[in-house]
Amino acid sequence: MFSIGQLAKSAGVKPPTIRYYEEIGLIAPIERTEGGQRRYDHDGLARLAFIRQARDLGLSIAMIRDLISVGENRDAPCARAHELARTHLDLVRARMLRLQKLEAELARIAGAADEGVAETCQVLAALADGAPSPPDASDSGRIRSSKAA
Amino acid sequence: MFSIGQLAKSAGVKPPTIRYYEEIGLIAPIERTEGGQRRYDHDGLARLAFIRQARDLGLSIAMIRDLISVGENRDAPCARAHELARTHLDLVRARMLRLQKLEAELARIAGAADEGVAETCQVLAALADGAPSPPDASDSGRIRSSKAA
DNA sequence: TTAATCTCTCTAGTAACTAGAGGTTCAAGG
DNA sequence: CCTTGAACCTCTAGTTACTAGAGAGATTAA
Repeated sequence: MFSIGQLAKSAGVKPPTIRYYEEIGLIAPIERTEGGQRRYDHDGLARLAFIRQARDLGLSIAMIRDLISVGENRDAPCARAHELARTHLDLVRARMLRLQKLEAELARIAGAADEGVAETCQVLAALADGAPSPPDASDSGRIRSSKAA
Repeated sequence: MFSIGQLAKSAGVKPPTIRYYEEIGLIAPIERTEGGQRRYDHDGLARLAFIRQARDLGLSIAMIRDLISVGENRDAPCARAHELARTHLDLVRARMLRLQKLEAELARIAGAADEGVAETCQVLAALADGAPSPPDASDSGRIRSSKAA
């Protein structure tokens, strides 16, 4: 039997986070003491560890919820879990591409600052570079990177 | 003179986003019409473009605010801008490392699902692997991914 | 002039927590 | 047994960077 604090320490999260997970239906204590305090068993610990691990890997709560229900529903789980992993892998790769571009850009910017003549700082100009085209009726479609990295 | 909609279209954002930027003090219209509608000039457009560009590169609003004030204050700007870019570059590189690990992990997971015997799905087990560090009082530096990717 | 399209403000919602107030319970020591 | 102090409880509100919608007023083209 673990208190919420022990569980929290084991999984490397804070107690409020566990309460939050409970509130959104990810994890529940096996019981409460007479006084109303939460008590967890090893299953609870494992579950929290799983959630934490998945979060640290960058999975969203929604995805974790999905994985958990897949795990509990032993009917046709594997294909679904596989699909989830794949989807997330795609997301991650897209993110990495964006970050790589960003890294190059920032390196350029920092470099510009290094080399720049003291008086004319290039950093801001560098940042402004590659900015959007001026207002123009031909609006077609500007691609927003939306859900930023 | 641009309306908020024209500005939005030019910069690839939605009007509410511009109002939001105004609310938090990033950008303001040069004037309002008699009827109270916002009007912007080319400076406004440039500023919004700058903000958008920086956001797309992953900079936080706080950092952008900093850069803007640096840009407006022509005293000792370059060192500061340089510092900001460097800081952000470090952040980005740390993020990329995490994402690389994540990518490997997910590839492994997806692979496990591919190869897995149909009955024993390895995905969930794979996710649970490499779980948390054991409970430990010296909890000083657990690196939480906090401000997620 | 009229209709269509914008725009206005305001409120509330999103993700994934974190922080704090004010009060209760638990476990250990005397 | 009783007290202390740490841990726990619930609840509200704040964070970041927006997005969505309601209901009303402004602008513009035909």
